Amino acid sequence: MPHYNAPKNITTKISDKNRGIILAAAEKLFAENGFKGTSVRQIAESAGMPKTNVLYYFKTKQGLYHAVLSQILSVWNSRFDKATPEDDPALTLADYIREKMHISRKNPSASKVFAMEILNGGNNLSDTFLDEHRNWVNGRKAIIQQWIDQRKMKAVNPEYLLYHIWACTQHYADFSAQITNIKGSKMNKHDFDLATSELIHLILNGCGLVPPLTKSDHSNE
Amino acid sequence: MPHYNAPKNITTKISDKNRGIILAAAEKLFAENGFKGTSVRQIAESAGMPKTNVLYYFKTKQGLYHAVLSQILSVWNSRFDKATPEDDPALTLADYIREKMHISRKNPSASKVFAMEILNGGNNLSDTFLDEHRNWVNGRKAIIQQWIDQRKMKAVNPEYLLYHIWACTQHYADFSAQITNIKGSKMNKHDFDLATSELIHLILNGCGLVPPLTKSDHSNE
DNA sequence: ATAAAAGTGGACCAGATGGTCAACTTTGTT
DNA sequence: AACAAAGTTGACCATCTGGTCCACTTTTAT
Repeated sequence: MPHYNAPKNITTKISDKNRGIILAAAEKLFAENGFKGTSVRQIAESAGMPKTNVLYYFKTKQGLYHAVLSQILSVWNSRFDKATPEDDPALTLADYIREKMHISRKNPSASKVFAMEILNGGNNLSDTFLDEHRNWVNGRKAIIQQWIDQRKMKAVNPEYLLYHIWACTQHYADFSAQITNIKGSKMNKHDFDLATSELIHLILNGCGLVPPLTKSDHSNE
Repeated sequence: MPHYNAPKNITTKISDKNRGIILAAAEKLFAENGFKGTSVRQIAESAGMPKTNVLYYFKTKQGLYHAVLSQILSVWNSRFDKATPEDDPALTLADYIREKMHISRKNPSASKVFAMEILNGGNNLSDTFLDEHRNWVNGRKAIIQQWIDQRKMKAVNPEYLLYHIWACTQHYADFSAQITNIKGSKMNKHDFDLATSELIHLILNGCGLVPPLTKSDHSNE
């Protein structure tokens, strides 16, 4: 009597490829329809394989969702992570805003999945992520406070400043449907550049900082 | 042979009351779990009546959802709606931000339902709402532009300014779970007042305006 | 070459879901 | 009082869902 094993955590070429296809399909569908609104069958169809195959790589729908979430979060690091009190707040914050706007433009589905997760209470985020996130915020708050103490910038509340940066940058991904309705068409690269520039001026002015000269955007595409 | 009619659109005392109970229960559950993630049974249970009764007042789940959405949108008007080029931009914008922050604090479920709807593409919003909304934005853009032409404020892009105001104010409702994790506890009235003040300073400074003196908040509770 | 492991895929299932039906009770009008 | 409309309710149903099973094919290691 032969014995068939469940898939191990070993990654082969095939499994790597298929997991990637499934994750990408799932991220897009979760962003469009939410967790409950997306069926495993839809994901499988979109990934071009039978439903059983999806469940073969991710044992449950929840497991797949967690994998999507974890993949999204693992990519979200920034140069701001390593900022020091000696850095220039204007350059650092402008870069951070540019990075976040870039994510909103290039990876809106990821932003949407995260937004929905938080909207619904964030109960699928791991404790380690929540801890890390809290620590990250505390670290950034401390650095901003030191900038303030050094009179490098105005005495704004560092925490709410971060909230406002997140809110504005993520808005361009999460609320793109609303913006598209207002504009009559999707935002293109030029629109994003303008929005980024406006936002940098808004935030930096609010902090009493002089926006650095707009470096010609050297992002690909 | 007796003939039983479908419920007419006539409103009685009982129907008014029950529709209200159902709408409130539905709004909360839709905000927490999304459209697909909420079952008619849950709504009925939360409203304290059998499922059939919910379907009696709102013929389909979609119909109920549309009613929730429409009720939410009908309340969202502001003093900014009637602003004129003669008004003071600083006062007008500060009031608008205060109003929107008030909604985020007092009615977070409504904000979340709307956010989810947009996130998922906004396909349940009526064409008339979308048209009205577009017109509203165009009207506000025109007024802001006139303020700029009169040198009352800095030459920011009016459209992106509106986006940034929405993004920040709605963030406090939609992302409350994230904020709660960072703070360790839910935002209270004092936190909201501080956030509002920080945001008003940020936006108004960004527009080259002097934030008006903080009037003692005379909202009830 | 061969055998085990990895991957594929159709058939199937229990549970939940939105929605219908028909019988019942309550309310309002005359 | 009486009758119709409005409101309430449990039983019921077709469909869809996540997930399992098991037989099959392909890949990989020796």
